[in-house]
Amino acid sequence: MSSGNFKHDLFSQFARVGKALSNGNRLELLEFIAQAERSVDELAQVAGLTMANTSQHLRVLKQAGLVTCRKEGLKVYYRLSGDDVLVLLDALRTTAERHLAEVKQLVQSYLTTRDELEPLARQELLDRARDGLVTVLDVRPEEEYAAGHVPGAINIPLQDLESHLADLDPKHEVVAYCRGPHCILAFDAVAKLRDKGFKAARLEDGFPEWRQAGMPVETTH
Amino acid sequence: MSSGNFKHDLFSQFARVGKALSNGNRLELLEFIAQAERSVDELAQVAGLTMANTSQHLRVLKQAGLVTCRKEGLKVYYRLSGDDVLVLLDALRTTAERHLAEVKQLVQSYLTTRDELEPLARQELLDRARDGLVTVLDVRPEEEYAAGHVPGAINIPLQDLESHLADLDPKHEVVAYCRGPHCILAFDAVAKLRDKGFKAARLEDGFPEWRQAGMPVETTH
DNA sequence: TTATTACTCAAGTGATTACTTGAATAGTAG
DNA sequence: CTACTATTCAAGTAATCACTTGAGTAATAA
Repeated sequence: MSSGNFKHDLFSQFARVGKALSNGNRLELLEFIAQAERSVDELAQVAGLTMANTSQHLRVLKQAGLVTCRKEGLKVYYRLSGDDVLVLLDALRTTAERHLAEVKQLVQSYLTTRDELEPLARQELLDRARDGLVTVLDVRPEEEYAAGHVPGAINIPLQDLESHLADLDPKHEVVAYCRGPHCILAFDAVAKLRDKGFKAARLEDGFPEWRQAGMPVETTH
Repeated sequence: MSSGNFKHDLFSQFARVGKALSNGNRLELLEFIAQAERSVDELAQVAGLTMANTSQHLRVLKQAGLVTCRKEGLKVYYRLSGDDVLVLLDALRTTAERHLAEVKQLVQSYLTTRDELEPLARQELLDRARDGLVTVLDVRPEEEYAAGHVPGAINIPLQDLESHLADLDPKHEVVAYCRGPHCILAFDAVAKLRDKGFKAARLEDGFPEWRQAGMPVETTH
Protein backbone atom coordinates (compact mmCIF):
# COMPACT_ATOMS: atom_id res chain seq x y z
CA MET A 1 0.00 0.00 0.00
CA SER A 2 2.18 2.80 1.38
CA SER A 3 2.75 4.98 -1.74
CA GLY A 4 3.87 7.74 0.59
CA ASN A 5 7.04 7.83 -1.46
CA PHE A 6 5.20 8.19 -4.72
CA LYS A 7 3.26 11.11 -3.36
CA HIS A 8 6.33 12.69 -1.86
CA ASP A 9 8.38 12.23 -5.01
CA LEU A 10 5.62 13.63 -7.16
CA PHE A 11 5.24 16.80 -5.10
CA SER A 12 9.01 17.21 -5.07
CA GLN A 13 8.99 17.17 -8.84
CA PHE A 14 6.22 19.76 -8.97
CA ALA A 15 8.22 21.85 -6.54
CA ARG A 16 11.10 21.91 -9.02
CA VAL A 17 8.90 23.93 -11.33
CA GLY A 18 7.88 26.13 -8.41
CA LYS A 19 11.53 26.68 -7.53
CA ALA A 20 12.24 27.84 -11.05
CA LEU A 21 9.54 30.49 -10.56
CA SER A 22 10.76 31.53 -7.14
CA ASN A 23 13.26 34.15 -8.22
CA GLY A 24 12.49 37.57 -9.66
CA ASN A 25 15.39 37.58 -12.09
CA ARG A 26 14.37 34.21 -13.46
CA LEU A 27 10.82 35.44 -13.97
CA GLU A 28 12.15 38.46 -15.80
CA LEU A 29 14.22 36.19 -18.04
CA LEU A 30 11.20 33.98 -18.66
CA GLU A 31 9.01 36.93 -19.64
CA PHE A 32 11.66 38.05 -22.07
CA ILE A 33 12.08 34.58 -23.52
CA ALA A 34 8.30 34.41 -23.86
CA GLN A 35 8.52 37.04 -26.62
CA ALA A 36 10.92 35.25 -28.90
CA GLU A 37 14.03 33.10 -28.93
CA ARG A 38 16.82 34.85 -27.06
CA SER A 39 20.56 34.42 -26.81
CA VAL A 40 22.22 34.34 -23.41
CA ASP A 41 23.90 37.72 -23.71
CA GLU A 42 20.71 39.41 -24.87
CA LEU A 43 19.08 38.02 -21.76
CA ALA A 44 21.98 38.99 -19.53
CA GLN A 45 21.88 42.54 -20.84
CA VAL A 46 18.16 43.10 -20.49
CA ALA A 47 18.03 41.67 -16.99
CA GLY A 48 21.20 43.42 -15.91
CA LEU A 49 22.94 40.22 -14.86
CA THR A 50 26.37 38.80 -15.56
CA MET A 51 26.71 36.16 -18.23
CA ALA A 52 27.64 33.47 -15.72
CA ASN A 53 24.70 34.29 -13.48
CA THR A 54 22.30 34.39 -16.41
CA SER A 55 23.62 31.08 -17.64
CA GLN A 56 22.97 29.53 -14.24
CA HIS A 57 19.42 30.87 -14.08
CA LEU A 58 18.79 29.50 -17.55
CA ARG A 59 20.07 26.14 -16.45
CA VAL A 60 17.54 26.12 -13.62
CA LEU A 61 14.73 27.04 -16.01
CA LYS A 62 15.87 24.33 -18.40
CA GLN A 63 16.04 21.68 -15.70
CA ALA A 64 12.55 22.62 -14.61
CA GLY A 65 11.40 21.99 -18.17
CA LEU A 66 10.27 25.57 -18.75
CA VAL A 67 12.70 26.43 -21.55
CA THR A 68 14.68 24.61 -24.19
CA CYS A 69 17.70 25.78 -26.11
CA ARG A 70 19.52 25.20 -29.35
CA LYS A 71 23.03 26.13 -30.34
CA GLU A 72 23.66 28.01 -33.55
CA GLY A 73 27.26 28.96 -34.20
CA LEU A 74 28.65 30.60 -31.11
CA LYS A 75 25.29 31.52 -29.68
CA VAL A 76 22.81 29.51 -27.66
CA TYR A 77 19.17 30.48 -28.15
CA TYR A 78 16.59 29.84 -25.45
CA ARG A 79 12.85 29.65 -25.92
CA LEU A 80 9.82 28.50 -23.92
CA SER A 81 9.31 24.78 -24.10
CA GLY A 82 5.58 25.10 -24.79
CA ASP A 83 2.44 27.21 -24.65
CA ASP A 84 1.55 25.70 -21.31
CA VAL A 85 4.42 27.71 -19.86
CA LEU A 86 2.67 30.89 -21.02
CA VAL A 87 -0.47 29.68 -19.29
CA LEU A 88 1.54 29.05 -16.15
CA LEU A 89 3.13 32.50 -16.23
CA ASP A 90 -0.25 34.08 -16.76
CA ALA A 91 -1.73 32.16 -13.84
CA LEU A 92 1.15 33.30 -11.67
CA ARG A 93 0.67 36.95 -12.61
CA THR A 94 -3.08 36.72 -12.18
CA THR A 95 -2.85 35.18 -8.74
CA ALA A 96 -0.22 37.67 -7.65
CA GLU A 97 -2.30 40.59 -8.86
CA ARG A 98 -5.52 39.39 -7.29
CA HIS A 99 -4.22 38.51 -3.90
CA LEU A 100 -1.11 40.53 -3.21
CA ALA A 101 -1.95 44.00 -2.07
CA GLU A 102 1.64 45.01 -2.83
CA VAL A 103 1.30 44.21 -6.51
CA LYS A 104 -2.02 46.00 -6.78
CA GLN A 105 -0.54 49.05 -5.16
CA LEU A 106 2.60 48.94 -7.27
CA VAL A 107 0.68 48.70 -10.52
CA GLN A 108 -1.86 51.21 -9.31
CA SER A 109 0.64 53.88 -8.37
CA TYR A 110 2.57 53.33 -11.58
CA LEU A 111 -0.55 53.52 -13.69
CA THR A 112 -1.84 56.69 -12.14
CA THR A 113 1.41 58.54 -12.53
CA ARG A 114 2.14 57.27 -16.01
CA ASP A 115 -1.11 56.49 -17.71
CA GLU A 116 -4.31 58.23 -16.81
CA LEU A 117 -6.16 56.62 -19.66
CA GLU A 118 -7.65 53.20 -19.16
CA PRO A 119 -5.99 50.40 -21.10
CA LEU A 120 -7.83 49.29 -24.22
CA ALA A 121 -9.29 45.82 -24.67
CA ARG A 122 -8.08 43.61 -27.52
CA GLN A 123 -11.28 43.40 -29.53
CA GLU A 124 -11.94 47.10 -29.10
CA LEU A 125 -8.49 47.81 -30.52
CA LEU A 126 -9.13 45.62 -33.57
CA ASP A 127 -12.48 47.35 -34.18
CA ARG A 128 -11.09 50.85 -33.91
CA ALA A 129 -8.04 49.97 -35.98
CA ARG A 130 -10.23 48.51 -38.75
CA ASP A 131 -12.24 51.73 -38.82
CA GLY A 132 -9.03 53.74 -39.13
CA LEU A 133 -9.66 55.50 -35.87
CA VAL A 134 -6.42 54.57 -34.13
CA THR A 135 -2.75 54.11 -34.84
CA VAL A 136 -1.47 50.89 -33.31
CA LEU A 137 2.08 51.31 -32.06
CA ASP A 138 4.45 48.45 -31.27
CA VAL A 139 7.24 49.82 -29.08
CA ARG A 140 9.26 46.61 -28.84
CA PRO A 141 12.67 46.19 -30.48
CA GLU A 142 12.68 45.54 -34.20
CA GLU A 143 13.43 41.81 -33.95
CA GLU A 144 10.49 41.18 -31.69
CA TYR A 145 8.23 43.11 -34.01
CA ALA A 146 9.48 41.09 -36.95
CA ALA A 147 8.79 37.83 -35.13
CA GLY A 148 5.12 38.70 -34.95
CA HIS A 149 2.93 41.73 -34.25
CA VAL A 150 -0.63 43.01 -34.16
CA PRO A 151 -1.93 43.43 -37.74
CA GLY A 152 -1.44 46.97 -39.00
CA ALA A 153 0.77 47.97 -36.11
CA ILE A 154 3.73 50.20 -36.87
CA ASN A 155 7.00 49.58 -35.07
CA ILE A 156 8.87 52.35 -33.29
CA PRO A 157 11.13 51.00 -30.54
CA LEU A 158 10.85 53.13 -27.44
CA GLN A 159 14.28 54.69 -27.75
CA ASP A 160 13.47 55.88 -31.29
CA LEU A 161 10.07 57.27 -30.40
CA GLU A 162 11.17 60.87 -29.89
CA SER A 163 12.79 61.13 -33.31
CA HIS A 164 9.90 59.45 -35.11
CA LEU A 165 7.01 61.47 -33.76
CA ALA A 166 6.51 62.95 -37.25
CA ASP A 167 5.48 59.49 -38.49
CA LEU A 168 2.43 59.62 -36.28
CA ASP A 169 -0.82 61.33 -37.18
CA PRO A 170 -1.68 63.73 -34.35
CA LYS A 171 -5.37 63.40 -35.21
CA HIS A 172 -5.40 59.67 -34.48
CA GLU A 173 -5.41 58.20 -31.07
CA VAL A 174 -2.31 56.05 -30.52
CA VAL A 175 -2.53 52.68 -28.80
CA ALA A 176 0.79 51.33 -27.60
CA TYR A 177 1.63 47.78 -26.60
CA CYS A 178 4.71 45.78 -25.78
CA ARG A 179 5.53 42.51 -24.08
CA GLY A 180 2.87 41.97 -21.52
CA PRO A 181 0.60 43.50 -18.93
CA HIS A 182 3.57 44.43 -16.79
CA CYS A 183 6.04 45.41 -19.44
CA ILE A 184 7.05 48.99 -18.82
CA LEU A 185 7.78 49.93 -22.44
CA ALA A 186 4.17 50.77 -23.23
CA PHE A 187 3.76 52.77 -20.03
CA ASP A 188 6.77 54.87 -20.93
CA ALA A 189 5.64 55.28 -24.52
CA VAL A 190 2.19 56.47 -23.49
CA ALA A 191 3.72 58.89 -21.03
CA LYS A 192 6.00 60.32 -23.72
CA LEU A 193 3.24 60.61 -26.31
CA ARG A 194 0.83 62.29 -23.97
CA ASP A 195 3.63 64.64 -23.02
CA LYS A 196 3.90 65.64 -26.70
CA GLY A 197 0.17 66.27 -26.99
CA PHE A 198 -0.90 62.97 -28.53
CA LYS A 199 -3.95 61.13 -27.34
CA ALA A 200 -2.44 57.84 -26.24
CA ALA A 201 -3.51 54.67 -24.44
CA ARG A 202 -2.11 51.26 -23.63
CA LEU A 203 -3.39 47.93 -24.88
CA GLU A 204 -4.73 46.01 -21.89
CA ASP A 205 -1.86 43.58 -22.10
CA GLY A 206 0.96 42.68 -24.46
CA PHE A 207 1.73 40.74 -27.59
CA PRO A 208 2.14 37.26 -26.09
CA GLU A 209 -1.34 37.54 -24.59
CA TRP A 210 -2.65 38.79 -27.93
CA ARG A 211 -1.24 35.78 -29.72
CA GLN A 212 -2.39 33.48 -26.92
CA ALA A 213 -5.95 34.77 -27.23
CA GLY A 214 -6.02 33.60 -30.82
CA MET A 215 -6.09 37.13 -32.29
CA PRO A 216 -4.64 37.60 -35.78
CA VAL A 217 -0.87 37.98 -36.04
CA GLU A 218 1.22 39.53 -38.80
CA THR A 219 4.91 38.80 -39.38
CA THR A 220 7.58 40.64 -41.33
CA HIS A 221 9.14 38.52 -44.04
CA MET B 1 12.10 57.23 -17.26
CA SER B 2 14.14 54.61 -15.43
CA SER B 3 11.39 52.40 -13.91
CA GLY B 4 13.98 49.70 -13.41
CA ASN B 5 12.86 49.64 -9.83
CA PHE B 6 9.23 49.22 -10.73
CA LYS B 7 10.05 46.29 -12.94
CA HIS B 8 12.35 44.79 -10.36
CA ASP B 9 9.83 45.23 -7.55
CA LEU B 10 7.07 43.75 -9.64
CA PHE B 11 9.01 40.60 -10.51
CA SER B 12 10.05 40.26 -6.89
CA GLN B 13 6.40 40.25 -5.90
CA PHE B 14 5.60 37.62 -8.51
CA ALA B 15 8.51 35.60 -7.21
CA ARG B 16 6.89 35.57 -3.77
CA VAL B 17 4.10 33.45 -5.24
CA GLY B 18 6.67 31.27 -6.97
CA LYS B 19 8.52 30.82 -3.68
CA ALA B 20 5.33 29.62 -2.04
CA LEU B 21 5.16 26.93 -4.74
CA SER B 22 8.80 25.97 -4.45
CA ASN B 23 8.49 23.37 -1.69
CA GLY B 24 6.96 19.92 -2.01
CA ASN B 25 5.40 19.93 1.43
CA ARG B 26 3.73 23.25 0.77
CA LEU B 27 2.33 21.95 -2.51
CA GLU B 28 0.96 18.92 -0.70
CA LEU B 29 -0.70 21.19 1.86
CA LEU B 30 -2.13 23.33 -0.92
CA GLU B 31 -3.60 20.33 -2.73
CA PHE B 32 -5.22 19.21 0.48
CA ILE B 33 -6.59 22.67 1.23
CA ALA B 34 -7.92 22.77 -2.33
CA GLN B 35 -10.45 20.09 -1.37
CA ALA B 36 -12.07 21.90 1.53
CA GLU B 37 -11.30 24.10 4.49
CA ARG B 38 -8.72 22.43 6.71
CA SER B 39 -7.51 22.93 10.25
CA VAL B 40 -3.79 23.11 10.95
CA ASP B 41 -3.54 19.77 12.71
CA GLU B 42 -5.48 17.97 9.97
CA LEU B 43 -2.94 19.37 7.54
CA ALA B 44 0.00 18.52 9.76
CA GLN B 45 -1.21 14.95 10.08
CA VAL B 46 -1.85 14.31 6.42
CA ALA B 47 1.45 15.82 5.33
CA GLY B 48 3.38 14.14 8.13
CA LEU B 49 4.80 17.40 9.47
CA THR B 50 5.00 18.87 12.95
CA MET B 51 2.45 21.47 13.94
CA ALA B 52 5.06 24.22 14.11
CA ASN B 53 6.45 23.39 10.71
CA THR B 54 2.98 23.18 9.17
CA SER B 55 2.09 26.50 10.72
CA GLN B 56 5.15 28.09 9.17
CA HIS B 57 4.39 26.69 5.74
CA LEU B 58 0.85 27.97 6.03
CA ARG B 59 2.17 31.40 6.93
CA VAL B 60 4.24 31.41 3.73
CA LEU B 61 1.20 30.40 1.68
CA LYS B 62 -0.87 33.09 3.36
CA GLN B 63 1.72 35.79 2.79
CA ALA B 64 1.88 34.79 -0.86
CA GLY B 65 -1.87 35.35 -1.05
CA LEU B 66 -2.66 31.74 -1.91
CA VAL B 67 -4.70 30.87 1.18
CA THR B 68 -6.77 32.69 3.76
CA CYS B 69 -7.79 31.54 7.20
CA ARG B 70 -10.45 32.07 9.82
CA LYS B 71 -10.47 31.18 13.47
CA GLU B 72 -13.38 29.26 14.94
CA GLY B 73 -13.04 28.35 18.60
CA LEU B 74 -9.68 26.76 19.12
CA LYS B 75 -9.14 25.83 15.51
CA VAL B 76 -7.86 27.83 12.59
CA TYR B 77 -9.26 26.81 9.21
CA TYR B 78 -7.35 27.46 6.01
CA ARG B 79 -8.80 27.58 2.52
CA LEU B 80 -7.69 28.71 -0.94
CA SER B 81 -8.08 32.43 -1.44
CA GLY B 82 -9.73 32.01 -4.85
CA ASP B 83 -10.38 29.85 -7.89
CA ASP B 84 -7.43 31.39 -9.65
CA VAL B 85 -5.22 29.45 -7.23
CA LEU B 86 -6.74 26.22 -8.56
CA VAL B 87 -5.93 27.41 -12.06
CA LEU B 88 -2.37 28.13 -10.97
CA LEU B 89 -1.95 24.70 -9.38
CA ASP B 90 -3.34 23.06 -12.46
CA ALA B 91 -0.96 24.99 -14.70
CA LEU B 92 1.92 23.94 -12.49
CA ARG B 93 0.95 20.26 -12.64
CA THR B 94 0.37 20.43 -16.38
CA THR B 95 3.72 22.02 -17.08
CA ALA B 96 5.51 19.61 -14.79
CA GLU B 97 3.85 16.63 -16.44
CA ARG B 98 4.50 17.78 -19.98
CA HIS B 99 8.10 18.74 -19.61
CA LEU B 100 9.61 16.80 -16.76
CA ALA B 101 10.57 13.31 -17.81
CA GLU B 102 10.79 12.38 -14.15
CA VAL B 103 7.12 13.12 -13.54
CA LYS B 104 6.05 11.28 -16.66
CA GLN B 105 8.01 8.27 -15.59
CA LEU B 106 6.77 8.41 -12.02
CA VAL B 107 3.12 8.62 -13.02
CA GLN B 108 3.64 6.10 -15.77
CA SER B 109 5.22 3.47 -13.57
CA TYR B 110 2.64 4.03 -10.91
CA LEU B 111 -0.21 3.80 -13.38
CA THR B 112 0.98 0.63 -14.98
CA THR B 113 1.47 -1.18 -11.71
CA ARG B 114 -1.72 0.06 -10.12
CA ASP B 115 -4.22 0.81 -12.81
CA GLU B 116 -4.14 -0.87 -16.16
CA LEU B 117 -7.40 0.70 -17.20
CA GLU B 118 -7.38 4.12 -18.77
CA PRO B 119 -8.86 6.89 -16.65
CA LEU B 120 -12.38 7.93 -17.60
CA ALA B 121 -13.29 11.38 -18.91
CA ARG B 122 -15.75 13.55 -17.00
CA GLN B 123 -18.54 13.74 -19.52
CA GLU B 124 -18.25 10.03 -20.26
CA LEU B 125 -18.67 9.32 -16.57
CA LEU B 126 -21.82 11.46 -16.35
CA ASP B 127 -23.28 9.72 -19.40
CA ARG B 128 -22.60 6.23 -18.15
CA ALA B 129 -23.77 7.09 -14.64
CA ARG B 130 -27.03 8.51 -15.97
CA ASP B 131 -27.61 5.29 -17.90
CA GLY B 132 -27.03 3.29 -14.72
CA LEU B 133 -24.04 1.56 -16.21
CA VAL B 134 -21.49 2.51 -13.56
CA THR B 135 -21.20 2.96 -9.84
CA VAL B 136 -19.42 6.21 -9.04
CA LEU B 137 -17.26 5.84 -5.97
CA ASP B 138 -15.91 8.72 -3.90
CA VAL B 139 -13.03 7.40 -1.80
CA ARG B 140 -12.29 10.62 0.06
CA PRO B 141 -12.97 11.02 3.79
CA GLU B 142 -16.56 11.65 4.81
CA GLU B 143 -16.17 15.39 5.45
CA GLU B 144 -14.78 16.01 2.01
CA TYR B 145 -17.59 14.04 0.46
CA ALA B 146 -20.13 16.05 2.46
CA ALA B 147 -18.58 19.33 1.29
CA GLY B 148 -19.40 18.42 -2.30
CA HIS B 149 -19.27 15.41 -4.58
CA VAL B 150 -20.13 14.10 -8.02
CA PRO B 151 -23.91 13.62 -8.32
CA GLY B 152 -24.96 10.07 -7.51
CA ALA B 153 -21.55 9.10 -6.15
CA ILE B 154 -21.45 6.90 -3.09
CA ASN B 155 -18.86 7.54 -0.43
CA ILE B 156 -16.60 4.83 0.92
CA PRO B 157 -13.36 6.22 2.34
CA LEU B 158 -10.42 4.13 1.24
CA GLN B 159 -9.77 2.59 4.65
CA ASP B 160 -13.40 1.35 4.82
CA LEU B 161 -13.42 -0.06 1.32
CA GLU B 162 -12.57 -3.63 2.23
CA SER B 163 -15.43 -3.92 4.73
CA HIS B 164 -17.98 -2.29 2.43
CA LEU B 165 -17.42 -4.31 -0.70
CA ALA B 166 -20.88 -5.83 -0.26
CA ASP B 167 -22.41 -2.38 -0.93
CA LEU B 168 -21.09 -2.50 -4.46
CA ASP B 169 -22.82 -4.25 -7.32
CA PRO B 170 -20.29 -6.62 -8.93
CA LYS B 171 -22.12 -6.33 -12.24
CA HIS B 172 -21.48 -2.59 -12.47
CA GLU B 173 -18.22 -1.07 -13.42
CA VAL B 174 -16.88 1.08 -10.59
CA VAL B 175 -15.34 4.49 -11.29
CA ALA B 176 -13.33 5.87 -8.41
CA TYR B 177 -12.18 9.44 -7.88
CA CYS B 178 -10.57 11.46 -5.14
CA ARG B 179 -8.77 14.76 -4.81
CA GLY B 180 -7.03 15.31 -8.05
CA PRO B 181 -5.14 13.80 -10.94
CA HIS B 182 -2.26 12.89 -8.66
CA CYS B 183 -4.13 11.91 -5.56
CA ILE B 184 -3.21 8.36 -4.75
CA LEU B 185 -6.49 7.39 -3.08
CA ALA B 186 -8.20 6.50 -6.33
CA PHE B 187 -5.20 4.56 -7.57
CA ASP B 188 -5.22 2.46 -4.43
CA ALA B 189 -8.98 1.99 -4.56
CA VAL B 190 -8.90 0.79 -8.14
CA ALA B 191 -6.07 -1.58 -7.31
CA LYS B 192 -8.01 -3.03 -4.40
CA LEU B 193 -11.27 -3.38 -6.35
CA ARG B 194 -9.65 -5.05 -9.31
CA ASP B 195 -7.93 -7.33 -6.85
CA LYS B 196 -11.39 -8.39 -5.60
CA GLY B 197 -12.67 -9.05 -9.10
CA PHE B 198 -14.48 -5.78 -9.75
CA LYS B 199 -14.19 -3.95 -13.01
CA ALA B 200 -12.78 -0.63 -11.86
CA ALA B 201 -11.39 2.57 -13.38
CA ARG B 202 -10.28 5.98 -12.25
CA LEU B 203 -11.90 9.28 -13.16
CA GLU B 204 -9.41 11.22 -15.29
CA ASP B 205 -8.85 13.65 -12.46
CA GLY B 206 -10.37 14.55 -9.11
CA PHE B 207 -13.20 16.47 -7.53
CA PRO B 208 -11.68 19.98 -7.55
CA GLU B 209 -11.18 19.68 -11.30
CA TRP B 210 -14.73 18.39 -11.68
CA ARG B 211 -16.12 21.40 -9.83
CA GLN B 212 -13.78 23.72 -11.70
CA ALA B 213 -15.03 22.39 -15.05
CA GLY B 214 -18.54 23.51 -14.13
CA MET B 215 -19.90 19.98 -13.81
CA PRO B 216 -22.88 19.45 -11.47
CA VAL B 217 -22.11 19.09 -7.77
CA GLU B 218 -24.15 17.53 -5.00
CA THR B 219 -23.73 18.27 -1.29
CA THR B 220 -24.87 16.45 1.82
CA HIS B 221 -27.10 18.53 4.04
C1' DT C 1 -8.56 28.96 39.27
C1' DT C 2 -5.71 25.41 36.65
C1' DA C 3 -5.42 22.30 32.77
C1' DT C 4 -5.85 21.26 28.06
C1' DT C 5 -6.10 22.05 23.21
C1' DA C 6 -4.83 24.25 18.87
C1' DC C 7 -1.92 27.08 17.23
C1' DT C 8 1.89 30.64 16.66
C1' DC C 9 6.38 32.66 17.67
C1' DA C 10 11.46 32.76 18.29
C1' DA C 11 15.96 30.94 18.25
C1' DG C 12 19.17 27.76 16.43
C1' DT C 13 21.23 24.44 12.91
C1' DG C 14 22.39 22.32 8.59
C1' DA C 15 21.20 22.65 3.77
C1' DT C 16 20.32 25.26 -0.24
C1' DT C 17 20.43 29.49 -3.10
C1' DA C 18 22.09 33.68 -5.55
C1' DC C 19 25.74 35.75 -7.00
C1' DT C 20 30.84 36.62 -7.94
C1' DT C 21 35.24 35.48 -9.76
C1' DG C 22 38.25 33.10 -12.61
C1' DA C 23 39.14 29.22 -15.48
C1' DA C 24 37.56 25.91 -19.18
C1' DT C 25 35.25 24.73 -23.57
C1' DA C 26 33.46 25.16 -28.16
C1' DG C 27 32.88 27.42 -32.33
C1' DT C 28 34.56 31.10 -35.60
C1' DA C 29 37.89 34.29 -37.91
C1' DG C 30 42.31 35.49 -39.47
C1' DC D 1 48.18 27.79 -35.68
C1' DT D 2 46.51 31.94 -32.56
C1' DA D 3 43.01 35.19 -31.19
C1' DC D 4 38.44 36.09 -30.11
C1' DT D 5 33.58 35.42 -28.74
C1' DA D 6 29.70 33.19 -26.47
C1' DT D 7 28.81 30.25 -23.17
C1' DT D 8 29.44 27.00 -19.36
C1' DC D 9 31.78 25.16 -15.29
C1' DA D 10 33.76 25.26 -10.60
C1' DA D 11 34.78 27.19 -6.26
C1' DG D 12 33.75 30.37 -2.69
C1' DT D 13 30.72 33.50 0.21
C1' DA D 14 26.79 35.67 2.20
C1' DA D 15 21.95 35.20 2.50
C1' DT D 16 17.94 32.54 2.80
C1' DC D 17 15.27 28.27 3.77
C1' DA D 18 13.39 24.01 6.06
C1' DC D 19 13.00 22.03 10.00
C1' DT D 20 13.50 21.30 15.16
C1' DT D 21 12.91 22.57 19.89
C1' DG D 22 10.88 24.95 23.42
C1' DA D 23 8.29 28.78 24.96
C1' DG D 24 4.13 31.81 24.43
C1' DT D 25 -0.89 32.77 23.46
C1' DA D 26 -5.56 32.43 22.92
C1' DA D 27 -9.98 29.76 23.64
C1' DT D 28 -12.31 26.18 26.01
C1' DA D 29 -13.07 22.69 29.86
C1' DA D 30 -12.92 21.15 34.51
